[in-house]
Amino acid sequence: MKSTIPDAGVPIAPPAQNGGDRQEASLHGEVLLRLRDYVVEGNIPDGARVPERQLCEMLGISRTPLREALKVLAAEGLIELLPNRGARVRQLSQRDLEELFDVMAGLESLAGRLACEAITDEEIIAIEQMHYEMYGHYLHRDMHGYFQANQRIHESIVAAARNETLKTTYANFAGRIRRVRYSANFARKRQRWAEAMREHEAILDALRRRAGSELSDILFQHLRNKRAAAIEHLTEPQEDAPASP
Amino acid sequence: MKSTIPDAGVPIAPPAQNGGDRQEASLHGEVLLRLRDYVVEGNIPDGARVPERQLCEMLGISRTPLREALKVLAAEGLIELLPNRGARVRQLSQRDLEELFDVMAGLESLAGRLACEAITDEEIIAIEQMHYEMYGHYLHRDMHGYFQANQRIHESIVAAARNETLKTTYANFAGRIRRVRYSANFARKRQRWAEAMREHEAILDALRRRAGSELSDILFQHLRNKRAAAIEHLTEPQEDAPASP
DNA sequence: AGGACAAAAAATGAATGCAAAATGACTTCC
DNA sequence: GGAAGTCATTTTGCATTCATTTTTTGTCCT
Repeated sequence: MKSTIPDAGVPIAPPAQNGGDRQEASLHGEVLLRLRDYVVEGNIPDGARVPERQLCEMLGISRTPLREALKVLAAEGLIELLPNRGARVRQLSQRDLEELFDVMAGLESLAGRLACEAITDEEIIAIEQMHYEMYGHYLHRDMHGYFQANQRIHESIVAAARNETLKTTYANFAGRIRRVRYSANFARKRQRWAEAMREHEAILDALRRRAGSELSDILFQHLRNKRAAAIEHLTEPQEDAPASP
Repeated sequence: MKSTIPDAGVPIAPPAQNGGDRQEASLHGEVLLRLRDYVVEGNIPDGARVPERQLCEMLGISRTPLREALKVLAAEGLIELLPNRGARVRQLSQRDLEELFDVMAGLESLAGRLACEAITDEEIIAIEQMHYEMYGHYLHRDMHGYFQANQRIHESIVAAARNETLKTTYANFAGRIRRVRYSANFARKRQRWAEAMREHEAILDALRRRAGSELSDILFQHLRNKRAAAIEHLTEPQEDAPASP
């Protein structure tokens, strides 16, 4: 195996010489965003070595801004930098995943608690709306729609917490986990799906009553159950074969 | 005002040419550790501009590894990088502090919950020991000892959670807050001090019973009260003058 | 033929150099 | 006298270059 990156034939960046009109940020910032997405979306196989040279060509930049971006990604926990031996996509062990899920659970739990202090009736109504949409997707077995709605609900709760620091941290961890494409698979278990719907109803109920401590508990348990389903799915891969390769 | 850094006469790094036998990590890693400590310990005034050149001379290195370290510190939230205008120590608004305290509260709350699942009797005994030590410091009005014991207790709970990811994240936020030297001041309020002792007893009690959900609540409230005391202290600076300048 | 050693090739880590942007000072004009 | 414009200096951003370390390849010996 020579090139560790799968089909990186197409440069991520346009020529980028200077023609680009939009200049969203400094070069290293742009590179950071691109690289982060690239890694989060799973374009690089787990644990694969990523030669700097190759990334440079791919992005059309020199090594200096690239290395700065790599350092940041390493600090974010997406990749790991072995001294003198380059960057690798961080391989998440099952234990790592468990830990990440638990931290996410803690963050959502906190978000719920804080949200109860600050959320407006309108926001609750909006979340109820998403909940009904989600229920519709559930009934139609529309997994993709279900998960999008689900994600929006959780993000709305985080947003209602009125805490930018929390929001940023949450997004960071969500990115780390997103590499593991658990969602599309573990949700196929019908039983878990029904359970999740019930939990979501309990979440809404606690939210309406602004019962912070209670909501905190429910959210933690909800995420814990998600974690269990995800981990179970990993150890015993598929219960019915997914369509995507 | 020319040099924004106070008494940076002494280079942080020893000669560092090559004589040093110990080589803890790569240069940028070493620089990162040093710079982080330097910032966390508050050696640079809030919002002060930090010319790269000056830091380079101070550390005896070139700009490349320094800039890498700065990017990481920015990602960690300790400094902020304004495009084309250099690095500034991140100025924490009161709102920022509130947010940070709340996230810390959430993390400790999570730590408590997880600790209840995994903590051993020996660890609880060790924490009880620290608790009694802390009580001793409390009785002797030994603020410094009290805070050290207090910090050790909270760190022990985090350690008992058996979650390295949580531990790292916790340490990160602790570092961000540490810049604000609240501890030495707000603790002078006797009433709050007594309250905190009572809360700590409740924490121990819940921990002994492995009552995760309950401990989670107590810890959150405990940190919330800390936050209130810290913020109050900031708005209405000292109730009795501190000895240190 | 298989393994160990050595040299070449490549990749990483750090330093230097160069262009662009910002800061500051000075001049000029109203 | 004050404000705006212009030029010099400083500083940042990125590319290039140099020095080490690692990895690969080729050869030799058992």
